[in-house]
Amino acid sequence: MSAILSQATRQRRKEARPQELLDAALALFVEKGFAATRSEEVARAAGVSKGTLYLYYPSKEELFKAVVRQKLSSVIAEGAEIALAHEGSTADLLVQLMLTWSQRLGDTPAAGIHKVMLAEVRNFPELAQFYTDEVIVPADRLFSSAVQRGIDRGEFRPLPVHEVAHALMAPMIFQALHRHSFGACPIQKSFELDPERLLRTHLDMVLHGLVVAPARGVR
Amino acid sequence: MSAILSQATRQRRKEARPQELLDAALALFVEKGFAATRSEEVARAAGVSKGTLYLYYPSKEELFKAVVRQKLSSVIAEGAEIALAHEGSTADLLVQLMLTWSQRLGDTPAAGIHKVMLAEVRNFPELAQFYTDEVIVPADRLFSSAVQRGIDRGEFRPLPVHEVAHALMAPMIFQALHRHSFGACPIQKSFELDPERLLRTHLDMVLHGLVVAPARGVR
Amino acid sequence: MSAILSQATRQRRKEARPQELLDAALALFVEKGFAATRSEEVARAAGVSKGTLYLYYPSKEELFKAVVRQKLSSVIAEGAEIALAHEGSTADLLVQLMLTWSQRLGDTPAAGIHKVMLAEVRNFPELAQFYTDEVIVPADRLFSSAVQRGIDRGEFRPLPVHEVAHALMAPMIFQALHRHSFGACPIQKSFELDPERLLRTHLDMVLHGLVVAPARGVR
Amino acid sequence: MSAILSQATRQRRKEARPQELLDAALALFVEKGFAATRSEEVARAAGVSKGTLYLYYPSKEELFKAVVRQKLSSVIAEGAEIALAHEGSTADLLVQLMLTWSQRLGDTPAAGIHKVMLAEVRNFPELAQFYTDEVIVPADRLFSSAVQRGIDRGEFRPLPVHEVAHALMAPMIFQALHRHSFGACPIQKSFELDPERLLRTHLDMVLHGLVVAPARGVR
DNA sequence: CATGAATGAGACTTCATTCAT
DNA sequence: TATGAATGAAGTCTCATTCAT
Repeated sequence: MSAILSQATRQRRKEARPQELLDAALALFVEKGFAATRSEEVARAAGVSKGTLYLYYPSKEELFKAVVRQKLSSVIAEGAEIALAHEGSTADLLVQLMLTWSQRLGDTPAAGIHKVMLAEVRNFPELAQFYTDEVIVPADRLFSSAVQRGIDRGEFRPLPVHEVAHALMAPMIFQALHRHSFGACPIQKSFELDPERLLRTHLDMVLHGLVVAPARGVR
Repeated sequence: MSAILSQATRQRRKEARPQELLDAALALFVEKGFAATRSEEVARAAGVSKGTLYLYYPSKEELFKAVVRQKLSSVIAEGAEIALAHEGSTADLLVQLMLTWSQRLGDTPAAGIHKVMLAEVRNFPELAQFYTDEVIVPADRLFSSAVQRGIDRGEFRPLPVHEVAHALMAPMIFQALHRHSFGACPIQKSFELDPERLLRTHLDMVLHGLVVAPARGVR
Repeated sequence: MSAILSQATRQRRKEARPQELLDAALALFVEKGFAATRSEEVARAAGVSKGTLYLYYPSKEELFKAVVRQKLSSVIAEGAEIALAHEGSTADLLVQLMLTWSQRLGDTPAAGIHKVMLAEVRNFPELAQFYTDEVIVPADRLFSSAVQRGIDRGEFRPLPVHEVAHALMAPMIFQALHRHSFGACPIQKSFELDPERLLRTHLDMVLHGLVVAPARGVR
Repeated sequence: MSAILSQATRQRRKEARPQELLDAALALFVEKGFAATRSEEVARAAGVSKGTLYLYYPSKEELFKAVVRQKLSSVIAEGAEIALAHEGSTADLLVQLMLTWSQRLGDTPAAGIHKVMLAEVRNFPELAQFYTDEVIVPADRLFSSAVQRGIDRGEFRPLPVHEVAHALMAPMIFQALHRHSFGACPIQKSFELDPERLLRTHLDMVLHGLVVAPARGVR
């Protein structure tokens, strides 16, 4: 009887290991960065020993890649499905895409991965290409397509697609970066941003303009 | 004669030491990050020996603080003066502020300091407060004031001030971050952003809206 | 029915386990050396799991001893029998002994055991006495006896027996060592030795002299 | 005064370091082998700390190469000079070459380097090529040239040059291997070889033949 | 008997910092 | 002041061995 329970426990633990390790790794990578995170620390946070980590991932770099794949690819895929299924106005699509992302990633350590990449990509060239292929390019494609859709359907003014996409994403990403760096520090600030309000303000501003009576053209 | 020249040279070099060290440190910190920059490398880049670096700065952390102090204060002050002297429309003020910053910092390694802070602030807690007080709060004050000015003068719609300020700055900062991380990597990208066009697109969009016939209000 | 077959298969395999493990261990020890051979690799090569290896041999060192015991005794015994049964000239006996050994060991990984011992005996002191008693002394006895026979019968000049024996064996052993070290490496060589020709040349030289018109005595 | 002495000491130590490290490394590599020698052990044997070793040699592999270069290349070069200057009979040249080598290397740990290579060359492919180029090929060239000279001058029978060269060297090398493995172990042997007598016996045998009245041809 | 997940000591190498000169 | 040799703690990864199943 106890043998059965033991086996079940062993089995359950074995199958749970990769997930426990990925969760621990995500949290620590985001907190400390890639290089500053010691592999033993990840192992301990997942409740195993140093050696066990290397049983599942052959190197710290591969562990990081696994984290990226599991934590970000799904979100991007979800966004792509939303875009594909959308039928209403493109402005609504953008609103929905960004709200979805904000909810999926905003409260999750996964949003901090980008901070890590930003900081260490120059020291780990192999990760640079990986992350570009796996995250940056797909995300750009998702938003650029949406913007293009808006222009094609005559909803948006014909501005440069990629640049619009990036300007749209920037405040969200910026906020995620902030949340996992300065935002996580116990410092005295003279002001505080409300994430949701930041997002709505940004969208409002971008979709309808900041200026009361918009005159066309800058300069 | 040569003795006199030598002495003069040496004197000059001796006085220039701190500056040379700060310049070298800035470049390397931005390229590699704080922890990954080796102190010997900084010394060599400044043309001195490892020991000499420690003669001027008692630790790598103090060296980093000195870099932050010297490289960012001037830029922030300059922005404040522009705002103070401005007399035209607030939209113009914003355009001018952002173009100025973009030019001053965009092409300078100093813009990369923010990347370093973002990445490593959680590993060096005492730097957080320092950088917040010295850089983040003043920058927020500068842009928030400008936005408030626009609302007060009836030029802008009455949106939340801080949130608008951050949404305005985000693409610029985001771009500076990018320039010193992914932008500096020799990776294969499927697209390329033009910095100036990104900025203009952002401003155009934000000031005049993305939508052709703006309907007021989101949702 | 299939249950019976399965049981038979299992039984057979179970009994064959030690032999499979010894064969795998020999091959790997000779290829990589004792310390550099991982026990898991041996297990996998034998088609069992790591744990099973430790079921049969309590440690890697004991496994190695078992390999030595099994793989070399037979060869030494065979040489002794040939010598005992020989009736012709002693030169012929030497030729036969060496050709036999060369064929028996030369093409077998067992010849590589000596390489492993040579390399690691100082790190595993207890193996030294064992191998000396089990292999080195018997081999010396075999060849020394043959040389002594040649001298006694007036066939050979009265040179020091052990030294002649070793000078005779040296090229063969040397060649076996070489075969399992440099000879197994994919390196660029400016020349290549033919094993058989090396052996014949050696024998020719040793039995008949290198010099065209031999003058007796060195110096 | 003490300053001068101190400086002298510092200077002397600094210049002596590489030599101390090479000597310590040679002794330990030969005793334990390449992989089993810990770099910290080499450092401690040379009287410095782990880090200091890496100040002089960037890796254990490079340290090993440096040892080979310093300890073996000189001996080979010396042999080449002897061969070049020699004017007497080729038999004498061979005797002289081998006696020189035996004296230079026989009592020196340097003779043990070959043991190390033999054992670990398959695990360190880069070292294989290095050692082949640096030691094996030059040594072969040295002896093969001498043998060729003997044949050209009608002193030697026209046997295969490389094979003769190797058969000549084998007992010497074999003895060196033995000296640094089994010979260094405190084991009970039933016989003992005298190195010099082994060498002379080998030369006598090889140059004049073992058989009293040589019959031409094997078989 | 058999498995293979888990452990943790230990190896190589790096680098901030010190200090004798 | 300036140097750079020296240190040793710390980090990544390996692998013999154990033990629950």
